[in-house]
Amino acid sequence: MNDVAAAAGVALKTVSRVVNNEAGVNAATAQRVQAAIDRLGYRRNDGARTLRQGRTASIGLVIEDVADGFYSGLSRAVEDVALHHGHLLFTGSSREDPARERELVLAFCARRVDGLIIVPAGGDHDYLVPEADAGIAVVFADRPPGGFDADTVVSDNLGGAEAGVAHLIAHGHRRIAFVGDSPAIFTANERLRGYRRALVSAGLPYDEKLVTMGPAEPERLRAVLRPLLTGPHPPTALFTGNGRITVETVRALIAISSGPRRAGVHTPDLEGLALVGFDDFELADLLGITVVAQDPGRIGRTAAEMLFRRLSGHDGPARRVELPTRIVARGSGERPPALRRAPA
Amino acid sequence: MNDVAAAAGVALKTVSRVVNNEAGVNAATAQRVQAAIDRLGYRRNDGARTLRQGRTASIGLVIEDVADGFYSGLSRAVEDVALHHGHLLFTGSSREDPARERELVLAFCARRVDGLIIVPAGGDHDYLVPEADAGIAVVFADRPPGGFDADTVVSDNLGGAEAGVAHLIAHGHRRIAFVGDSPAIFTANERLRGYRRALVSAGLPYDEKLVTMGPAEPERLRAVLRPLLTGPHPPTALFTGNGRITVETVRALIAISSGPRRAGVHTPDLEGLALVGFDDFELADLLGITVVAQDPGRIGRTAAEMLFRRLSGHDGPARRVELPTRIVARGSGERPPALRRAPA
DNA sequence: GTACTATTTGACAACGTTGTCACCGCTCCT
DNA sequence: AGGAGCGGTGACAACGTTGTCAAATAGTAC
Repeated sequence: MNDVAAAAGVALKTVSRVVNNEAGVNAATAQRVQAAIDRLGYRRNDGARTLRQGRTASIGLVIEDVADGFYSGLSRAVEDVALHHGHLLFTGSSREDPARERELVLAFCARRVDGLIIVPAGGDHDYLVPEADAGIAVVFADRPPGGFDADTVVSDNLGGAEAGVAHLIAHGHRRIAFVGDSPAIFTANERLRGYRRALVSAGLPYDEKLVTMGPAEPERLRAVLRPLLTGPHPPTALFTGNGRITVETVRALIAISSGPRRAGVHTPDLEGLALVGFDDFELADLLGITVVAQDPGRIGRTAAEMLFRRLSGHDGPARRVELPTRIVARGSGERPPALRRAPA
Repeated sequence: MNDVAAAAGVALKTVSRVVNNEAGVNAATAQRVQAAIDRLGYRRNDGARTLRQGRTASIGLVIEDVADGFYSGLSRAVEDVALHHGHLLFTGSSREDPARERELVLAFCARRVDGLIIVPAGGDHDYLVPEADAGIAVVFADRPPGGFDADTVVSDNLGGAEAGVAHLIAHGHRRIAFVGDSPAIFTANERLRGYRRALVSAGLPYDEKLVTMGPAEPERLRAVLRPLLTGPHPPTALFTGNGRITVETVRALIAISSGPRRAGVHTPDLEGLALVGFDDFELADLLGITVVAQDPGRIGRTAAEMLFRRLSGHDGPARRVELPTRIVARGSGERPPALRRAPA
């Protein structure tokens, strides 16, 4: 900017005025300055600008994994809202690791983002107190924070899971297995609570042999599902706790039922086993999987809008928004219980 | 930092030294400073720091759409490499709009990112000349830039498409339709070239009635595919030009062949029509779709590594890296031509 | 000609860091 | 005793902007 000023034969401040389209600059001067800017290929240094102004016009987003369909949908919505407000977006994936989440968040704070949207990986969030005191707005998405009060947007995990399991019960199922994510995760627990509540409402017993929780790893699921399905008193239906688990469960079921994979089409119509999954996912329609759908875009949009409301001065108490889910029936959840064959 | 210095009764510079773990600070002093830092909840302002140092330790990534599986895979790889080098990541989606791409890139440059990874939406990139002169490193991924010389990482689109079509030809197909993305997109054209080359190699005629290009919109695909498949001389196989098109094509084929959707499982085994798609996608295995797979993670990783090599001083001529593709046979591409039924 | 206003421009400080250099008080050596 | 060397500390400028305020100029009304 100094060079431009020298080249145009004006003072620094005049260049600044031209760059920012401020009023009160003579048209001829402005043109001369603009010519110098173009000639020198000058671009304003927004770092210095924000240092001076205190606002960085950027927000930070911490999710679990960009490559997961749910979070990339959320991410996209946040990006749209941020762009609409003229803000840029820092993105980082916590990989479900609270320490990494904290590192990312603090790195964003050191960059003085105006606000943060966090999908918490767990743990305490009291480390955010100084940041919030420093004026950084925070909104939590998908899961609530631990030990820190802030706006939060979540899905109705409990109600959704309850409805999904009730759906299976309505179709005649009495033994329904629950395959959930790691119990360290808020949503996984809420969905388990929903499962239990549906059983209670229907007067069905809770059999912990039918419940398993842990990461969505193919090996784990196969190791859990095979004895469950081939043992005594197998379930006639499965309720799976998130999108990845649903997908891997379908894969595991196919591996179990058809042995070595046939070339060609695999149908998840596994000996009449019914299946409802939490989370919709791409191609669930073609596979005919009934799901309890959340709307990741809406979660992201809502969180971002709440954040920008804070940024534009809103100062009410922390709010918690719970977004509804809906059942999308596609076949797998509407099958009646079938007599299972004898163990293979 | 001023406050901390005052609170600890030391000079600014000493606090700076403590914050940056510089050697040569008395242990007792350091402790006193650290205590003041903790008490006041002080965090270093990286904006000011980078202003002073000239490096921002951040890079910008412009992709087409975070919510697309291909780009989110690429994105994740870039993020991993960036984190490994201690850099933060600005992400933005161009939505295939060159103007928006340019805006994002310039916004990143104004923030003085150290480097950029761009999936170009098209158009000229000469607007990058001043930025490159200013020392910002640029790497293009997935597609080459227009009118600007820089490191580039792409897949072997031509060879991959050629191999995919040859695969169909090897299974006896003689009339193969090509359903590609908009001709404005580099990869779409390369893949069309690969298609033509495979036909030429096999001595097959190029029939432009079998070729269609445009966005992956369901309506468009249905409008194109229905007359193609039910008209005279229908193809016995399809080659689809990217992941989204493959998925929407499968959906369209099901809609066309089975009329109103049945509840339950849909099989893409459509009257024996063979299908090979460019791009792998989640659940292609369960649907039994044969694909020409790229490795989005490898593209992202390679691009990011090339970028960081530049950032650490490497200064050779621009390189163009072409990554191989591979055919993943899953059934849909290995079917022989079938006699088609009379138009429904 | 004087006083007043409006328009255009510029000098300077400040934002929060860090690099450079100088200083202070020691110890050690001659 | 005096200088060299060293560990610890601080004063100050600079990074590239913008906000504040003042100055210079031109135009207008008396």
